[in-house]
Amino acid sequence: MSKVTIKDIAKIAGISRGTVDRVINNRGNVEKELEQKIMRIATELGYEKNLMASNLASKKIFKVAAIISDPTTDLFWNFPYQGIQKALKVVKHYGVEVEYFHFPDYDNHAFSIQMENALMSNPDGIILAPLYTREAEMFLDTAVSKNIPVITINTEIHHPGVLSYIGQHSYFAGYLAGRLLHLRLEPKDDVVALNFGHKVNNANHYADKIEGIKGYFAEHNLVDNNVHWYEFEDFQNKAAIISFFKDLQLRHPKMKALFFTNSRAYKLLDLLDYETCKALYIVGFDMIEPNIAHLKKGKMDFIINQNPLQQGYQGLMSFVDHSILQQEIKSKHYLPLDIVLKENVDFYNN
Amino acid sequence: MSKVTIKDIAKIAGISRGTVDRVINNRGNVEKELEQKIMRIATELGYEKNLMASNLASKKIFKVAAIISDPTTDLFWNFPYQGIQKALKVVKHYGVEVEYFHFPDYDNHAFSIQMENALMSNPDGIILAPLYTREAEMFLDTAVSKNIPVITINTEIHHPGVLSYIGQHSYFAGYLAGRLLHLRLEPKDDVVALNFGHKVNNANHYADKIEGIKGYFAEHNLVDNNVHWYEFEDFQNKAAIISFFKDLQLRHPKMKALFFTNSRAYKLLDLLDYETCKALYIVGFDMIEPNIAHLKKGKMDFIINQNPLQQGYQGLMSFVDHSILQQEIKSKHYLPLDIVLKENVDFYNN
DNA sequence: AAATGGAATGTGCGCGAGCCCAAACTTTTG
DNA sequence: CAAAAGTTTGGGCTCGCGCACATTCCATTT
Repeated sequence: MSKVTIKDIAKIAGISRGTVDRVINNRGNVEKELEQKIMRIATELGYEKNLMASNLASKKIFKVAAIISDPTTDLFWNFPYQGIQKALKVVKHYGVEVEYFHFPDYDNHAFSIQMENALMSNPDGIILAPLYTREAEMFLDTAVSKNIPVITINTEIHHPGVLSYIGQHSYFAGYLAGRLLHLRLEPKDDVVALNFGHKVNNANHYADKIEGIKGYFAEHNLVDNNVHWYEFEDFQNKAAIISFFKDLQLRHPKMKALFFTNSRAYKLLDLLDYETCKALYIVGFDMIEPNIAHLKKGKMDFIINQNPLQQGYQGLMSFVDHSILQQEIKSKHYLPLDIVLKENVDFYNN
Repeated sequence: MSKVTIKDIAKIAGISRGTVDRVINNRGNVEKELEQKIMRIATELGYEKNLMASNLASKKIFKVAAIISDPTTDLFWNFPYQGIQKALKVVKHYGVEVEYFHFPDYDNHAFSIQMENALMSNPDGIILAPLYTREAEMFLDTAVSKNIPVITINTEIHHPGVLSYIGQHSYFAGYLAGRLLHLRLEPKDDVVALNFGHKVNNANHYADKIEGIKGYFAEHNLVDNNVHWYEFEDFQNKAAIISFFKDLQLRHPKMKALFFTNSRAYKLLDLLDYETCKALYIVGFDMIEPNIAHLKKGKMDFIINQNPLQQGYQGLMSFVDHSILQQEIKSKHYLPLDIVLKENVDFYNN
């Protein structure tokens, strides 16, 4: 904690506090030479603004808009939400406030509307889960023009308006899944990859994961192990799921492993008995309750955890680093891909 | 961010700020009835102290003494150090300062001395890596008497003076290792568990890990797989390590897996060629550089990561939660036991 | 040379709480 | 009963900075 104040600088420079203030916060109206002199003195003395005093005086509120999926429509989103709340406890004293703009995860229109609403709230920063690529990109264009820092979480999209991305690396998530499948796969065993999701969701990280698996298989010459990919939209309909699965069994008699591209493994596993599951080798994502239950019962073998709580926590912390503490932040912050099995699952609950 | 101030309370109570201040910070010298009235009003209004203003006025410094092993004597300790530094960046504006009391990890005497020194610095809180149980317990007794909150990391000891423990659960770390070994072990294969460490280090978490492995093997009826445990102190002596290993090979012809109880797997692997390693199934702890290198080369199969960075980060954050934000903190915070292999190792570097 | 105006610089107040001393009030003491 | 001592309460000053307004300076213009 440096104890240099603007008064110290003013005294040394032989001028008043006001001018130093103008320089420090570059409010202009200061002679160039003086400005440089003051800056020099400030850096020489190692001046650091006293955040407490600054915030107290200005009463500045940093409004953060969090545009994330509604935790009630998809359990998964409870984690990022909790992460943001956890970070908030620490940083709210810096004047940070968070307003949530939730949307049902299957509704791209609501997504767009909430992005609009978020912008209208005139935030100082945005935490965005860009589930719909096209809509998000349009939004980012205007965010850029308004000079609002946007931090994306969970889903990576490539757009210059993104200040920082925090989340998994989709390709390597699939690659890791490939590795885990490889642990048990025999030659000629087939893998079926399932994407239980809404077509309207045009994000392509599901495809990236599949690519990751295939990449792993190719690199390790698992040429006899085919990977079949299916998308299935009607995952709320139990009867439909069952007949879909029966069909899979018929179509792929050598099916030995199931890979789920997202957190919805439980939608199928809920409907299968223990023996059927045990005969398969099952890998999926995300530690939501129903998946954990299947893991513990032994119906599921591996869960790959993408640290969703950390996505929220880091998301808000990165905003603080950037906009309040003025620190450099990484443009890509790939979170660890945790391998979770029955024996360590309990330690991932915090 | 509540906007109720001490002035608001004073106005409603019909008295002056000074008295409210006395009540809020219970400095005494206030009539009981008035005190209760003020407290009632404060809670009714949901008063929350403005940390920025409080800190600015009091200029209180929260001194934290971090008693951890010297990163230069054991690479591992660089992680908790970095974690503390990372947390410090965020909370230093609350007036938090950290002073380090390092000790060589093999020197229990230096450990005791540094604990003494830490106490003499009159800290407001202590982050302690209690590598030596007996010495740490004596220290905790006096810390308790001085009413200084102590947060332990990395090594769990059971003492009422510990406010919170942050780190792994040793037994389940071993249990998890058992699971990982099980993935590849054939019946009759033997496991050799190695503890490369200093005898003087009387912490018993190494033993806990071995118990964990044995526990897993017992629960899964792996009666044909023996686990042999060796302690080896002379691990800085390459020749000694080699002859020790040769001896192991002779003594245990069915040795198929090596388990290291700590981060020193590399001390042996450095000296073995690729084929020898590949013929064995090798599990160890901690993502220090030399271990990572062996993992990437394929000489090591699994690393169990105990989140040492998080130990430091959470350690300091917990102090802040407890002593500054006045929040309840958990007395046990078991960190995840990450399963790290070649395919996900790169995402654990932050 | 005086007046004008814009740029550059100085200064006072306030943010909310901590802290100290003065003031008011109460009780004890000689 | 007055003085002294103790208890309780009031309010001013301060922390470092932001901000609005006042003041000074200097170059034009008339």
